[in-house]
Amino acid sequence: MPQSLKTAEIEKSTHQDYFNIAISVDCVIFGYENKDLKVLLIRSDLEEFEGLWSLLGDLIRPDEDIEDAPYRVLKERTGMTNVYLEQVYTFGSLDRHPSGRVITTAYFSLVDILHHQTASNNNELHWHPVSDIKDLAFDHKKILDTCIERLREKIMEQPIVFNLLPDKFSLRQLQDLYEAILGVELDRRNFRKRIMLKNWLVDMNEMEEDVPHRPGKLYKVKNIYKNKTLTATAKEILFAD
Amino acid sequence: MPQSLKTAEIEKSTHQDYFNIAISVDCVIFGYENKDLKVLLIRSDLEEFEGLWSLLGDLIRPDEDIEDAPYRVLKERTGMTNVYLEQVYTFGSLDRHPSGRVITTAYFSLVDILHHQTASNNNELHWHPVSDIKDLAFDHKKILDTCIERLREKIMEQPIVFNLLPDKFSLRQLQDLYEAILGVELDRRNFRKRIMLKNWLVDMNEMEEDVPHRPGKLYKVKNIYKNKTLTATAKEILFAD
DNA sequence: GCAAAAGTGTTAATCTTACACCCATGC
DNA sequence: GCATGGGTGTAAGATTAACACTTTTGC
Repeated sequence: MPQSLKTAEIEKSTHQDYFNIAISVDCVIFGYENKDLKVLLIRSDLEEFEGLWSLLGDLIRPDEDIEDAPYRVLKERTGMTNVYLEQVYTFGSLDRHPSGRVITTAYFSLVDILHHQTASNNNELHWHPVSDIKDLAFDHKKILDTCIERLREKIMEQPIVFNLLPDKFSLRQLQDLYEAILGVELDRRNFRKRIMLKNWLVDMNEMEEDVPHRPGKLYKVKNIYKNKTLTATAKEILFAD
Repeated sequence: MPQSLKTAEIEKSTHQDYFNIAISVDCVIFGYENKDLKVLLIRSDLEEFEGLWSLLGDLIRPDEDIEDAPYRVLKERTGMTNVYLEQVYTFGSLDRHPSGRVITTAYFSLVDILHHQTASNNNELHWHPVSDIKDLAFDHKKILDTCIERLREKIMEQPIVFNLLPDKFSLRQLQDLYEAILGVELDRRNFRKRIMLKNWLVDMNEMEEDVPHRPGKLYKVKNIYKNKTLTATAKEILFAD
């Protein structure tokens, strides 16, 4: 950390340069619907990017922990709370924002589209299948690609995809979701074996209903993997060491 | 990205709050010496952290790409250029810096201690074995731990550890290095098989000299894996798409 | 009874781990 | 000649990949 902050503080009185960088967060909000991995976008309100969509983001407030900022953005823009969020990368090239110097930290979020649907019927917001997205405002396509890459790595090891599904789901739904994220087909028997070995799931002893074929068993994720609620500030209070 | 930047710009005239956050980079500079993974630290110059060591960092300049900042810090503080650097995580809790609100992006760097030794004989700088480090100024211990964790994951897949070694090295040296980073012992035969399968190395057809035992063969990493020179700006110029 | 998806096991191939002996050099 | 680390192969175990048939439901 800045050994030279003192120096900077002296300079601050003469020129405000060091404080002429704004910092924002951008949220890649993933959802899953109709066998597509989707991302929630908003119409860009900048002339430079007319007609393009952009990620949801906002400047970080001076009195706000960086980890709290993406929670606030999600809540303010979509009403969603209790979401899974993960920091991915910080983007700060000089020309990434046309209105000034803005460095942004990208987070991805996983939400259950159906459960949150009522909250997000703002007509400036729209769910786009990620495979349809060619270009976005700012450097948001690059941010999106970086987050998809991270998501793909992460779901192989960690029980996070359940945040994209309703509480109860069948193994078929889960496999379709993995296939949508990874962009590959998986063998059904091997997929089931691998998932069961991970020991992430609880058998609900219920079956699918109203399906035009043999119904599948329903599962939920174990409660210990459902720790998605806390903001950074809440975590610090609860788990202070 | 900030849909609300316009809003922020309006507020800027009334209160400078959004620009009262400074952003810095901190570099976890790893080296390898005497079978120890080491990190280059500087004595903290803040009263609050008297006696503690801290990472090398500096505020990002308003006219500087974020990816260039850690290169600049390394060059200014140690004279080192041509180093491997990787962004890891951005830390921004409210109280992490006693002098004000500073959000910092952590990078780790891998350097060959012997090759860079002449440049870093500044007596405020010191190489510390990471296993000896109990506490650091600011949240730098947490930053260090995060970077070590990332380094451990990364060396299993990517040919980056060679940046910590001289150009020519034996398989024994390489294995000792992996063991130092991972903190485990490895089986020699299995290690050699795995490394050779990766196909990262070129046999120099030379042998160690002046060793009090049977000399080992010397290897170097393939040239295609030695792309550590470019700054972000240079990359943009060369690889603009 | 037919369409559609659920459910299930075995085999081959690959990767990983454990392990021991002879060799080349300096002293 | 002895101490030190270099160099090498094989067998057992674990993991992964490929693959097909029967079952249950709605219509």
